Amino acid sequence: MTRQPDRGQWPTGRLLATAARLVEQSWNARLREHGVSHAGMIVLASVSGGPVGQRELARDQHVTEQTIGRTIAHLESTGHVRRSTDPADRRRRTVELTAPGATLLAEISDHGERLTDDILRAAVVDIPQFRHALEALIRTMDPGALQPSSGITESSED
Amino acid sequence: MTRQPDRGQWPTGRLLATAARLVEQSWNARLREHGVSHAGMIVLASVSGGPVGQRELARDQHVTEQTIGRTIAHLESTGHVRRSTDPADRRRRTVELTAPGATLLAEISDHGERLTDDILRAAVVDIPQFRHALEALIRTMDPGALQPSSGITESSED
DNA sequence: AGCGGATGCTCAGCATGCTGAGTATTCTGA
DNA sequence: TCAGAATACTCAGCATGCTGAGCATCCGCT
Repeated sequence: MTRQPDRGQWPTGRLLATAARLVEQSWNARLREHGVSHAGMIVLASVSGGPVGQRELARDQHVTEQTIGRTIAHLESTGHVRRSTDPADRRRRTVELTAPGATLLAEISDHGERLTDDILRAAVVDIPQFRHALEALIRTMDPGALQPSSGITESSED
Repeated sequence: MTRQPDRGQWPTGRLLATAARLVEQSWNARLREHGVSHAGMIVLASVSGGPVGQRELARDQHVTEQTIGRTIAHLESTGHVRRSTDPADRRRRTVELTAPGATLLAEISDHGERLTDDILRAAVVDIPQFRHALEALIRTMDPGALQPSSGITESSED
């Protein structure tokens, strides 16, 4: 009776925020020795397919360009990515992996890519259903990322 | 085919972090006019039952004492809560609602307490199951919050 | 009584979010 | 052609997380 956690009363948003924080901390703890953060790791993974503009990265991760810019600057300073000005559009700065960045990405993909799922399994959670709920939530909350029903280029109010 | 979001490939931790960020932003947008943040609102709700020490608040919210201390300082500066030194233990600073804080809490409880659930319903998510998954996740990740199986005072390694 | 550890909180500093404002480049249309 | 809008990004500043370090108070034990 001292402090039973009455999380049953918590609003769902609070549960979500708390769970996300705990998971992210767990990731960060695992990644610390490699010198990157969870956010940094996501950037590395996102640029693994070749040069990407910052705006695209920002949209992909659902963060602002300012935020992604700073995270990239950090990754650049640690030598994991390289930025170059797009000659075809000199406003753009494309981001790509360096050799050390690629090595690092391979390493962390190895030992712990699905860290969260391990925890979820331990918590006896139906992972596909949980993922589906999260995806639906993201889709619903993000007006910008409308699903391409046909050949519609996301013109409307993008 | 320009940019269909392949969220199906995302690690679950990334889905979770993204969903949490979007939900929190939605809350903050709603709360901005009232002059509090999501974090602040949770503090207000947590102290609505009477004076609480900062350490307890930190444990309740799964954040550090430093973080909660700063958030409380903020709420204090805006006049929503009051801090006082516990005469029985002068290290402790207990936090309680002021009249304006109580008013604000009542207001925001009114129009939007279950904001996330509305979104989840729109996203056609099984809310009880979703909540259950989040609770299980939190319970699994947080070694400190052991559930009181009997009359055990959380002595062990708390 | 008083030493030492535990406890409750603060300060300093960093990373990641955000908003608002500003710069540079490109595109559009008269 | 060239002015204005749109685009891509940066800088400045704030809030919330975190870690590490430090201070004051309390408790336990000799």
